[in-house]
Formats: sequence, structure tokens, C-alpha cells
Amino acid sequence: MIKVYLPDNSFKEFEKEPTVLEVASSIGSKLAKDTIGARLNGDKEIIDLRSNVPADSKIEIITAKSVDGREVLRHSAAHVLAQAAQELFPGTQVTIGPVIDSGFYYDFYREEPFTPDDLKALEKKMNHLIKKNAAIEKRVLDRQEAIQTFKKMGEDFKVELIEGLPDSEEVSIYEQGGEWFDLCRGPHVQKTGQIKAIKLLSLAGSYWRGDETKAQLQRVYGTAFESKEALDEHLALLEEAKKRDHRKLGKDLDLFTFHNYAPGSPFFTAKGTTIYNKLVDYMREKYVKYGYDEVITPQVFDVELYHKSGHYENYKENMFFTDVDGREFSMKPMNCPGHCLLFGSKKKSYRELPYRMADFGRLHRYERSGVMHGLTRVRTFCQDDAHVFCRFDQLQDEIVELMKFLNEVYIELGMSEYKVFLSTRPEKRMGSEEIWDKAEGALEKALKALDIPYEVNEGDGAFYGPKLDIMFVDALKRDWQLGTLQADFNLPEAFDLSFVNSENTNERPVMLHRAILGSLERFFGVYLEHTAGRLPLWLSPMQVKVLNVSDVHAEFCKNLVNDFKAAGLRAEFDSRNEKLGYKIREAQLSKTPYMIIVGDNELESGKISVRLRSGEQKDNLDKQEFIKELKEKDLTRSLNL
RNA sequence: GCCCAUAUGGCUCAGUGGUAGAGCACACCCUUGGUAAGGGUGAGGUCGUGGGUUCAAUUCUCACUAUGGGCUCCA
Repeated sequence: MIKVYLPDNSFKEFEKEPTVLEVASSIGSKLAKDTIGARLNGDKEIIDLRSNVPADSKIEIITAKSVDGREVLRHSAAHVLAQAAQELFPGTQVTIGPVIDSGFYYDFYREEPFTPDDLKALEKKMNHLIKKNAAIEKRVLDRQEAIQTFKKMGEDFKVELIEGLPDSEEVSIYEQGGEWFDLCRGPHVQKTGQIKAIKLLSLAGSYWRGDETKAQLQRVYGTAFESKEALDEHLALLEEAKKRDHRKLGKDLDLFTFHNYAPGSPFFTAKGTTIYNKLVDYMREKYVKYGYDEVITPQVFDVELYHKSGHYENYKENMFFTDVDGREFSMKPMNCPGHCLLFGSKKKSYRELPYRMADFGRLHRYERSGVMHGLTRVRTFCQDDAHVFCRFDQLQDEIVELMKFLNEVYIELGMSEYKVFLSTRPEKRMGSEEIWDKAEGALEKALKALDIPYEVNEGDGAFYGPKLDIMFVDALKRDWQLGTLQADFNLPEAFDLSFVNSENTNERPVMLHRAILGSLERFFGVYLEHTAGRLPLWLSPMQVKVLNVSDVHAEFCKNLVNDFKAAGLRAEFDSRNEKLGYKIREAQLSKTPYMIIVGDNELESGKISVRLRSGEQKDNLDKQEFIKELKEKDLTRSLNL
């Protein structure tokens, strides 16, 4: 029996070594017609198509369309890039070139920086190498021989890599057309020509082994596909993402802006503020339903507070400071310490627990200059933040409630796809094993009780407790971290918080940090990209635009707008002296959900004519009924127009 | 913080060693026009900030700031 492992980790068994056709027919449609190949060696009991095997093979099999196939192809493309770089720019040292989510990159060491023109030249050279369809051959080297070889070539990084390989691992190189080779464990495609379509995307700086103190490298990003069509499809997706970029939408739709004087700090325009406030209103309503008390806490604290909470020692680099009256103050980077002070300001009974304290307080965090990004990474923001103080035995129920709350919100916002990650105890942590067991158990049990699938990130928790991170998957299938839920045994201790239990003795509460939308700024940006700026009615800054065909219809329009306003809807009359088509175009570009067109017909009939953002047209509607309908949709936060 | 790139009217961008141009937006006029751009006229810029080179800098150069692509970071 010979076991053949397929690229998707499944396997098939064969009596004897199979031929291409036999393997192909056994896995049916999974075998794409343009296979990109991995080599097989017949004298094995197990044939592993998940990785490469020595050269004298008879069949090739990895399907190009399988994810693994693409990975192999992209990794080979990275090698071709490295060859191109070294041929075009002698003296360039190679380092590593792994496959990433939707492509690959290669890090080079070179004094001279690559320019955008170099990128084009590299791409051209790569296509040339691909066209040559050179064979890619694996060769196993003796470790010392390998070290000597790379040393002689001046490839210091490769030498370091080999020296770091465990003794058990063989040292192999892959040769391309006998003229170039790179240290690699494979696998690779058999011939460069199997890389059908490549594109170099961008240049960036990076560090050797991701270490800021080590050599600065130049990273070239690219992607590769099994066909031109697949590449084009991918590029179209990138194009779409660019169109949806919230920074662009923010400008186009006049929602927010930035200024040199306040790096990383958005100004929300009146329109943007409408959206922002609607989100806050929404969460406030939910707080009533889920039993939260909203509070307001100070913005600036004596740093003594942060010494107490541990933030000064652990988070100083991210805080803004100011000296007044000879005292050192800091803008709050998070609400929790303040909430602890507030909780401790008055004796609490167990009857008051769980105590859920919500706060839309503005936070300031100093982010390093290179990390700011639109609304998704800012220096000032506000979270839909809350801290729940409860007894340990209430933890699990609280978490269940929180996840229900979160799910409800995400569904109502049309964000039904999200992933949950459970981060467990890190190496550096506080608290006993027993407490950690219980806390992790509570999180896990809650997820199970709700039948929520999740992944575990071992050792990724905060030092004060385990956490759940919610990754929202947007319309373009990109992940965004929004919500978070963290158990904390540290702060209640640091602030010596307690409540009086039923036995009339003091007991320490557990604290839960949680945010559902995360930061409102970040959520704003992510939601814009998710919806491509086509916000639901209730969040649209302008809900209805009334457009007149000519001046004689203006009076009717004015009255109409007033009717909408009286119903609590946001409407405006575009009375400008422009043609209808022009006004429609503009309303359309501003992504206003409804346009109402008023001309002679409407004046005569008294009915109204509505054009939806989708282009759909509804004529002869009764005015009052339509207003009623919109009002209903606005109040219920309907996602449909 | 690091590497690279960018910075020109509100926006999108062209351009030049002799202090600037387009389209859109804006204002006014003509046009009264039925579902994605009617026409004309006009106003608007010390070309990111500060040095340097030069007879002369928006243009070359250096520094700084901001933004962008990444790295790193993200309690």
C-alpha cells in the first residue's frame, strides 16, 4: 500500500505507486487541468504531495487552484524575484522570501534603495525568467559545504540561517536553470514557466528577523497566480478595496478630515458627527436594555493614578503628559483606572453586582508616528467602553450576556460574520494557576454555551487575565479587530476594591473590560469600508434629498422637506439652478438613500416620485405613507431601503 | 522610532531654475431643463515649514512636519 498525501492534507491509498492519471482520477475535479507539480519518488510507502521530494519523479500533481498549490507557486515566484534582483542589481544580498496571505515578499539587503522604476525593471526581468521556463532542481548540501558556499558568495544572512537550522534538518538549495540558487526547504514548482502571472505591488522597509536593532532590509511585495485571469481578479479586488478606503470616502462624503497640527486626530464634520452620534445613541439604547450605568469620568489625572494601576510602568510610552502646578498629569489612555476609583468611592453591596459601568470618555494614546492610519489607528478616540464588576461566580453568566449583546449589535448592523479568538495565559502573568483555570474556563464555557465557534491563541492573553478578541470579517473578507472582552484580576487588587457579600464580609470583585464596537473611530472607518459608504438609512447623514425639475416646483419642495423634518428625518432641498440629471448625479455620489423628484407631474397629482440610491424608481407614492414608512425604517434601524 | 515615497487653489492632479496651469467644487449671468455632468464669466495659490546653493528656487539641496506603503508596536 502506498499512501499519497494530497495538497489539502487528505490522502488516498494505492496498491502500488500510481501514475498521474490514477491519482488524478481518484481525486476527480480537484485536479486542475493546469497542474503546477510536485515531484514524486516511487520508492516510498508514503508519497507526500504536501511537500517536495527528490527529483526523479514520474508524476506531478499539486493542483494550481488549491491553496497549497498557490503557495508553492508564490514561493517559487519569490525565488524568481530574488534571482531577478541579484542579476539586475549585483551585490544585493538575499535573506528570506516567504509566502503571505495573498502573495509573497522577499527581503533584500542592499545599500542603495530600490525605486519604483526598479520595481518595474524587476517585474520585467521576472517575466523574462519565467518565459525561459527554467527547471527548478532541489539539491541537498552538506551543512559545512553549504556554509562555505554562501560565505564565499557573501550571503551573510543565509549563513546565519543555515547556522540556525536544527542539526536534524537537511540543508537544501533550489537551483533555477542551473544558473542561480537559493537556500530553501521547498517545495517549489518544477519549472519557472508554471508561474503564469506575477505582479510586484510595493516596496517597504523591514528588519532582519523583524528586529528593530538589526539590519534594515528592503522588502518587495508581489503576488503570483496560476493564470492571468486569476491575477486580474485579484487586482480588481485590490482596486475595489482602494475605492472603499475609508480615508477616501471620508473626504468624498465630507465626513472627517485631518490637520497637520493634530496628527492622528480626526476632525469629524457635521455629517460625520451625525453618524458618530447615531452610533453612540444606538449603544446607549442597548445599555438601557442590558443593564448598564453610563458615567462620566475625568480626562486628565495625576500620574499617581497610573502608578497605582500599573499603566505608568507598563504603558508610559503610549501616554500624553503635562506638567501643571509642579504636578505631573496625564491624559487618560483608558477608562479603567478611573472606573476603579469611581467603583471604590462608595461602599458596594453584593446586591448591586454585577455592576456595569459604561463610559464614552475620550482617550488619548501616543502612537508612534509611523503607525497612524486614517480612523483605524488614531491618537484620540472613544470606545463604547464598559467595565463590569462582578463576583467570580457571576463571570460566566456575564460573558454569556456580553456575547449575546455583541452578537445582537453585529447582526443589527449587518455585520454577521465574525470570528472569536480566545487568548489564554501568557508566560508573564499574575495570579494563581487556579484563578487562571477558572477564568479561562469561564470564557470557554460561555462560548460553548452559546455554541460560538472560536480559536485559541495560546499565551496571547494580557498579563492580568485571559481575553476574547472579536475579529469582524467585512464584505471584502478582510479581518478587523473591533470588540474585545477581557477578564482582569489585577486592577481590583491594585485598587483594593471590594464589596460586602451576604456574609457581611468584604470580598474582591472580578473586573471585565469590554467593548463591542471597539473604538468608535475605528468602527466608523471599518463600517464605511464594509458598506462602501452606502450607510443604512438611520446612519445616513442626509436621508432624503428633494430635487426640483425647475423653479416653479420649489415651493412644493420646501414644504416637502419640512414634512420630512417634522417627522424627525434628515432631508434637504437642492434648490440650485441646475438640471435634474446634474442634481441626481450629485445626490447619487453623496450616497443619499432617497431622492425625491418634483416636477409638473407631482405638482398636479400631489403624489411623489422617489428614486433610491440603488437606482430603483418608485412613482406615485402617497406622501404621508412614504414619510411614515421612512420613519419606521429609521426607528427600527432597518438595513434595507 | 526605522526604510522608501509624496506634499502645487476646497478636491483630483499637470508643470517649470526667471514667483504657476487644468478639470471638478465655489460665485455671478444665460438657460426652466424629468432620472448620473447645459453654456458663459469670475474669484481663489507667498507651490507644507525653515535653512542652504544661485544673479534668481515652487523647481536643486539639507533639516523639520504631515500624509501614504511597509517594518516594529498595538493593555
